[in-house]
Amino acid sequence: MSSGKDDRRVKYTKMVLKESFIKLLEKKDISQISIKEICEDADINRTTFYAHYSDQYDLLRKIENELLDNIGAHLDQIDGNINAVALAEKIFDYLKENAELCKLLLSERGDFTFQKRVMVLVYDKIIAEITGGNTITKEDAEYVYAFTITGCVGIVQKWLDEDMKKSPSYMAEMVISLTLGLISLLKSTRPLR
Amino acid sequence: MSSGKDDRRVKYTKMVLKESFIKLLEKKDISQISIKEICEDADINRTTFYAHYSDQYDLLRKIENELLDNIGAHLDQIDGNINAVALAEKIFDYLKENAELCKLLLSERGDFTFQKRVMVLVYDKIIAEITGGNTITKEDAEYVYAFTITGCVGIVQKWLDEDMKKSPSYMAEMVISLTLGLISLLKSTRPLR
DNA sequence: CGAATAATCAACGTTTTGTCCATTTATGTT
DNA sequence: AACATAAATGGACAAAACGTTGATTATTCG
Repeated sequence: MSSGKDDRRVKYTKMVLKESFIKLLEKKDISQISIKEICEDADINRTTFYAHYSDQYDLLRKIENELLDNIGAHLDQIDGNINAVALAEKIFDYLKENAELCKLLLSERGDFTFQKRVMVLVYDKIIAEITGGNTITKEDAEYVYAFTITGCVGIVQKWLDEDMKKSPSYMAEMVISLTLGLISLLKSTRPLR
Repeated sequence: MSSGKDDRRVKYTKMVLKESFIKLLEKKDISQISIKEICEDADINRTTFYAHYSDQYDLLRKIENELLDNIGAHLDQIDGNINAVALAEKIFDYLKENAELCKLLLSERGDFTFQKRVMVLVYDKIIAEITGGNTITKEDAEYVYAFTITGCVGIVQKWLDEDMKKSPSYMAEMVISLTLGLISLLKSTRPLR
């Protein structure tokens, strides 16, 4: 996203700013991190910071969007003829491989709105895989959908906070079985009104 | 919590500071709100602010804790011999009655960690009601527990963001049926390992 | 190489912050 | 009603961070 057309110098600047910012984020809350501090750590002039980002929050948003893009790209690489559990497992693998950043952005301390975006991205793919496209629409199951999405956020958070001690395949199986359970629950019940 | 032993002046100061802060929070993010701004709006001297709170975040935390206390007190008032759906309905009623604050603290924009605390408080009571105390322990169902808690956060968020157009009783029924569904799912499946 | 672009540097006024202390005002008690 | 106590105010302070400026230096890309 923000790397294609950039000058080498720009790439370097953005890279070290992100690194320093992430390093600081591991230690304290974003509200306690000043732009001055980030620049000093990265050894980048403050004027240069403002040339790329408006503030810490803007920088964070861009880091988040990059992770989202990467997960999306990762999903697209996966063979379409794979089952839901295997697909979910791939994602857990990816999170584990990128544990440093993911622990920051996806665990308890991270921004929940962003976390939901990640889940929606993944979940929609999984749902498409399970249902082959239809059977269940978001419309008649909006609340169950919301429940599942945020439920998954909670599971991933717990997993990351526990330093991923359960295997990705264990997690994948669990998430999918919960999802399937909720879907069948939805089908068996008369539509609520 | 912070009202019992306080002088009238202190009560007033805290009250207007909270009011102004909440008013500002409805318009912009906490990171964009300065202490100066809060004090000017509340017509309270900045020195006085520092006598009570260390910063905006401290003030927010105290407002959150108060809401939590109030919900807890509300729960305690409820007759013990009530079923789970009715109990959940009471909570949705309460949220609706306090919509202004709840929309701020419990909807999308609010702090997720706090929202989970609210759900845990309510959910543990409901679980106790459903199971009569045992049958299901947190231990063998930690992830399902995490899933349900955060799932409920998502449902409440969605409900608040939609301006509570569904009735509390509708919401209560849904939440409980989802919860029961997950519990039975947990029982019917061989324990994952 | 040379034009273009990026980063640096120093400087600037502005705003917010957090903490003084002396003074005024309100409160709860006797 | 008067008093001692506690709280809020106002002014002032240095320190820090902010955001922008324009001139200068360095690097990159074609």
